[in-house]
Amino acid sequence: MSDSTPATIEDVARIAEVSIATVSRAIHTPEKVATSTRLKVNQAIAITGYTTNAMARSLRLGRSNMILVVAPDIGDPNFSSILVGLENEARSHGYGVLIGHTQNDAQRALEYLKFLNSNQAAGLILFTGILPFGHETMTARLPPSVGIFEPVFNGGIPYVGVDDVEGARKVVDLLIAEGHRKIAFIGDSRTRLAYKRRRAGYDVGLDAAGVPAELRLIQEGDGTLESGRAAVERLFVRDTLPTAFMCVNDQTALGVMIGLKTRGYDIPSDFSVTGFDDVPQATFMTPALTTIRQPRTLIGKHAMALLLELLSDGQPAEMEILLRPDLIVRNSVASPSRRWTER
Amino acid sequence: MSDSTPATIEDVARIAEVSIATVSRAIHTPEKVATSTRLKVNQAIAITGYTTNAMARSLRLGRSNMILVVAPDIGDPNFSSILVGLENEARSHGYGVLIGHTQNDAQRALEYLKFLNSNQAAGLILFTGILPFGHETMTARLPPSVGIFEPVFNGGIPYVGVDDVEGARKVVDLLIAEGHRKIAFIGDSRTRLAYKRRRAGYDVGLDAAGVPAELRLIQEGDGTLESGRAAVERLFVRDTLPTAFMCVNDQTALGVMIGLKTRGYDIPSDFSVTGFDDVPQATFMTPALTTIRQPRTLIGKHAMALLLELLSDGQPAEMEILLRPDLIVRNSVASPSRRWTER
DNA sequence: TGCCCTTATGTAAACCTTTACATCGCGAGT
DNA sequence: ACTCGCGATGTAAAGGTTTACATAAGGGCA
Repeated sequence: MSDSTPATIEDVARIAEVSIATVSRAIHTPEKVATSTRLKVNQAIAITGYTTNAMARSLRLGRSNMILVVAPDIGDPNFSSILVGLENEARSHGYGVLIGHTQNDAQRALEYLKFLNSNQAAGLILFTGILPFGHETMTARLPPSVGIFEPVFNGGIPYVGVDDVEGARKVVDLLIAEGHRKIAFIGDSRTRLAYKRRRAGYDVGLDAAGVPAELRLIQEGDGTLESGRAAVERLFVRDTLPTAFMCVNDQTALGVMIGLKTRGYDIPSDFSVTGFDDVPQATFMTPALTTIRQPRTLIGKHAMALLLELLSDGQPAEMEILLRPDLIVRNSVASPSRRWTER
Repeated sequence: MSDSTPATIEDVARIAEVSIATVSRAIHTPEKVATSTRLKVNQAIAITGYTTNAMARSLRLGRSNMILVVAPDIGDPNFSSILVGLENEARSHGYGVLIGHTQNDAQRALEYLKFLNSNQAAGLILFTGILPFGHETMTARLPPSVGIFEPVFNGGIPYVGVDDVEGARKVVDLLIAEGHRKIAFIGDSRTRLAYKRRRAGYDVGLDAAGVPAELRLIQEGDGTLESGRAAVERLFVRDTLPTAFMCVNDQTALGVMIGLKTRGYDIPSDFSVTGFDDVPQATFMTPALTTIRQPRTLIGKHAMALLLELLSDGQPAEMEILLRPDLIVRNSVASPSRRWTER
């Protein structure tokens, strides 16, 4: 019992007085073994405290029970709650989750590919298509994979994301309802599909409200706090100022708020500001940020479920799963300031 | 080359025209193999793209090349940068990092113990002694382990942390230097050793400055934002008010700041506030929070180095490694308001 | 009764490595 | 010339599983 070495299947077999094959069957295909034997085996397992050696099992089966999650940045506030969803779902199906952290470094990513090549993971979850899959040959050896937020590359990999167009649309509708017309969009010009879609939602919403193109003030940034602040500076040298700043994500929104405060303006009485993502800090900004909440845990859950399906069926049920984002109304939006509208 | 199944050591041996044993030796103990042979083997490896199958290797060796990191909360802002340190150090020694996420759930923790029992991890990194190791028997089977921030249990496990006493001392010294005498300490009454030490640093610092015990306003909380806010409320029904709030962590400090602002006070002109940890948000609070920075990446690096040492030597060099924390001065501290001192 | 089919179990090979031990060849010392 | 020793390599076992195949037992049917 308090042996130094863990019990093996052989120990169980000896105690249950059956062969190791029967033990294995009793565990994995219980219907193929007589009830009485199954009972004996279960008792023996309880006595020995046997746990099947995952290494030996994986070696024999040619695949492991680990799922590799590759993310560029673990510190990303989006990441941890998605991970919770991924993990819970995986565990309930007997899989473990391994986290790979590329820190946006191609070298790192490559090492994870080697890791995959040695069969150490049965499946792959990718955040935002960051792997530098230069060689087509590599692609061939990739295990079943699922993307998060975006499709990964040439369409082969299904993904789970959020309906960014709808999310952005909800923001626009709120601002319009409050009476705003001149709404600036502080975007992210990098290639992420999600950001393009948020921009699309902005346009669709303003189209629906009949706001003409010349009132749409677009500033491209890169999703960072700094780029939000810079966008404010650029807008203030213009003739027309917006009454609201709709930002592509919460970081940018924070930058915008800092920029506006620095210039002595109050939010939301002088300008309204909105974000996207609902990062944990959003509650604590002053004023608390009105934004779009990503159903993060749910995204993780769905992504893992999809992957597990892939692992058993080989075919994904869907190539794209888009979840519905929710508008979280806090205190950073109000009606347009008379100061600007009466000008 | 673009075979569907990965190359094995046998493929390499065939191409290099040597035995598999020689290939294995060429990889792991190159000095035991003739230079000419080594060359042939390396070529063959390059041709086949061989990667050693980690599963088979681990099975044979009886231990894996994975380190399990068990943490109660991955979303904790402290966690991710520590992880970076852990990971980098591990990788550079051929180990991978596996993350276990207990979400403070005993059931979870137990599953990870089972995982360890099946030899799936060579070592263990524990955050804040959260595993419910009820059964002594379990302890016996634990692989080499290292704690982060705190010793784990009955002294058997070395740990890497930060000198909390010194950190707290630096805060006190700063406040004293600014002229404060009535400094409240908003603590955390839960059992974490780190919190006790911060309190100790507070006392030591005030002793050194000759501040009598009756001026030390202690409020116990639980480290949350809410408990910071509640502490402010409690202090305001008292006779004596402090001129500065020294908080056990940044969350609490944020709560205190919110509480004070709600009552209409300005920070730092009315009251000074300090935190501890330097979480990412600390920069963006208004005013930006003066706090103690944890050398997070370094903590991770040291912890992993210690664990690797344990894995090879069996004996830890030290049972306790305390790193030096740095005072980060921002804008939440000023001289005591005349409003209170002249009363 | 004898034969066949089904159901339950056992035997042994395979998964891929590492490494103790055996073997081989060769130069040096007597 | 023979032996000894040493360095380089090969052979084979072991690590814990899973599973195809073989075997055994038992029941039904002719």
